[in-house]
Amino acid sequence: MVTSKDVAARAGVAQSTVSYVMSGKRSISPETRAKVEAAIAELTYHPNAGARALASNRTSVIGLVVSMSRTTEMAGLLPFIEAITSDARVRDHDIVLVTEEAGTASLERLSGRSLVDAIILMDVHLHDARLERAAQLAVPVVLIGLAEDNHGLDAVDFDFEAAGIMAAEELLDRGYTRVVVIGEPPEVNVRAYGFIAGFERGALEACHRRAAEAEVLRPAAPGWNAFLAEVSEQIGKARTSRVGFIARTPQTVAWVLQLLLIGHLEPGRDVGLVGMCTDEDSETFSTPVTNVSPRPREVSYAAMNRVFELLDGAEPGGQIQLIPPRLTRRCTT
Amino acid sequence: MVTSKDVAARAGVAQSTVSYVMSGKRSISPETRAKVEAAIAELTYHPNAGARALASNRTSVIGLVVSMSRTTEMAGLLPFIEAITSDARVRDHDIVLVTEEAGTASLERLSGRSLVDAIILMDVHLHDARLERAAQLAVPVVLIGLAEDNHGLDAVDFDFEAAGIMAAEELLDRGYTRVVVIGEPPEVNVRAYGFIAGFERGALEACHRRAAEAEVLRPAAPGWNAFLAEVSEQIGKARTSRVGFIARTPQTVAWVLQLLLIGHLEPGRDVGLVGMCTDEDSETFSTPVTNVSPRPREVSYAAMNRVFELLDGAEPGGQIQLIPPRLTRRCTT
DNA sequence: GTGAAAGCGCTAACAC
DNA sequence: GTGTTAGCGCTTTCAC
Repeated sequence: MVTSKDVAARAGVAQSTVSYVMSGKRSISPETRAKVEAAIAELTYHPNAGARALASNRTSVIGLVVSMSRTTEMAGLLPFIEAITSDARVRDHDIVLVTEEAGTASLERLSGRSLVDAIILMDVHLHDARLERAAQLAVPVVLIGLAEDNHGLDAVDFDFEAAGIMAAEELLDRGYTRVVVIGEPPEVNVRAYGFIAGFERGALEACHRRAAEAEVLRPAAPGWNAFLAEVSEQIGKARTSRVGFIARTPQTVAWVLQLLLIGHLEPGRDVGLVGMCTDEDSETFSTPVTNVSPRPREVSYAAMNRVFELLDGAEPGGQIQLIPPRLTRRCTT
Repeated sequence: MVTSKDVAARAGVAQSTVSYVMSGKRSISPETRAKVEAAIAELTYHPNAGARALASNRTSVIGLVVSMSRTTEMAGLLPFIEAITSDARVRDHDIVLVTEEAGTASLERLSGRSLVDAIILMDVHLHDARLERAAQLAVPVVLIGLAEDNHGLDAVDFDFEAAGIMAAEELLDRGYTRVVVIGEPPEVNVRAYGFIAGFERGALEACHRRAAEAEVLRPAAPGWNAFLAEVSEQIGKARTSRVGFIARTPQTVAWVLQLLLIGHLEPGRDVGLVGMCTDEDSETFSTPVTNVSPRPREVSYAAMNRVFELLDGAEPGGQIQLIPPRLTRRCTT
């Protein structure tokens, strides 16, 4: 293994000089810098991460804690993971990914062992028992998602209520007079996550403000059959009045499209549809769907930004940053 | 920060004794062990990862390198990532996740800085330029996926050819006399990944062996429209003969189902369909689809197993482990 | 502008 | 069965 000592010997300088050349923490004469950099290149020197962490109390690693319990919703996490890891690279950091269904064991491990400089905790729910411990860790923690009580931790979240409003208003603007929000089957614990309720509330209130008819549909069970039973009735109504659907998940969007195809109704003409899904999802449906994007990239960047502000000495103040939704009109409205 | 020195002082033993209690690398009298463990608990001692790595040349971290270029196929990676991270936890290791479109920069960083003990490289393609460098790293590397030349690296892959055979034989066994494999639009670089060709070859040869009619359909472009144009013609034929479809991706499965619904054909009765997708995917389609699972968990475990064999001193011998497919008959055959 | 040297917290010889 | 001690490779004072 090539060490900074080897580099120093090769360049004819002290070990500390090598260190200072790399960190830029003191001024170096052009000649010395050149010699050191040449030696680094010739020996293909890489600083040892463990030694650096030990000496500097900085690991250049961020912990990303996600709870991968529900396989279905899991797919939605990938854009976040992707955005966070690539942003970390840009900032010259690495990501340790931990998947934990519940509990704070990994939080305490990551922090206690000084494996990471900071932690991003995803999938926070309303009464998240992890937050109390998270707030006491030695490293800064940033949440993605909101709890009823964030315990003073900084959080970033997508503005689901605004998303609901935006989806509803798009439908109303496009002349649909009746709005149907596809809700969750009872299996999904709506109470656990505030954002589902927030989204529905936004949509309903927007309709209410504009005196439009609105309704949340709740299939009796998960799966296509219950969905079919609940929603196809609504499709019937769409033949006589201008109905617009709001679907909160890619799966639901796909199913609504499927139902319309079966009923020989053309989305965007006979029926309106706004989906909450990424732009990539929107474009891979059989019809490009007007969508409100949950903006995983923006949410992730905001969380990372806050992480680095905290690492730079900012005080955690329980601040909440909401990322506004963005609607892209495609073929279904 | 609580250090092993603090624990030693508290327990009235030497620092090294604390170390040996934790590692079990030498025998400790019950009394000392009890004292040390009590001190550890009282002080909530966590060993410092950097110091441990520095002293032991072991980080207890595995690097997972995935290339997240194509957003579409990306979703399929999640089950692998999930399986690998949770298996790592069981083995008391952590995962640093790196996403890199191409190039070996992160491989060299992870290894050069001694950030990781080993690397799992996913998404290997036929002429993967990374492998040559990967084979020269100081840490063991295990591939998920196969290249034409693995450069002596160990690899694990799903047996795509066997999957193709299995899918075709299921259809033939169930009385479908004509097999249609939905291929890739030209956009997908079939040449880059051997597994797509392997899958199709398996399906075609199985049909050929049993003298059944078989065909690979290649939509002229990506997206629903080209798919519709290409496949709906085949749906027509299904009204007069027993046609079975093989769809290689969840997206394609969904589209075939959609097409059948539009044409008022019932999958499993009028038309056969076997999808290559996870069991979870299968169950969330509108009809539970008979599927050949790519077995992400098994592939991941096999890769991790090999990693730990190598860490335990096994010699890398360019060995290739193929995970056999498994078919689950559901409602579409 | 540069060097020498003292740790960071752990592991693993080497003693006894 | 346990204590003593020499590093691991870096950062960062302190000294010049």
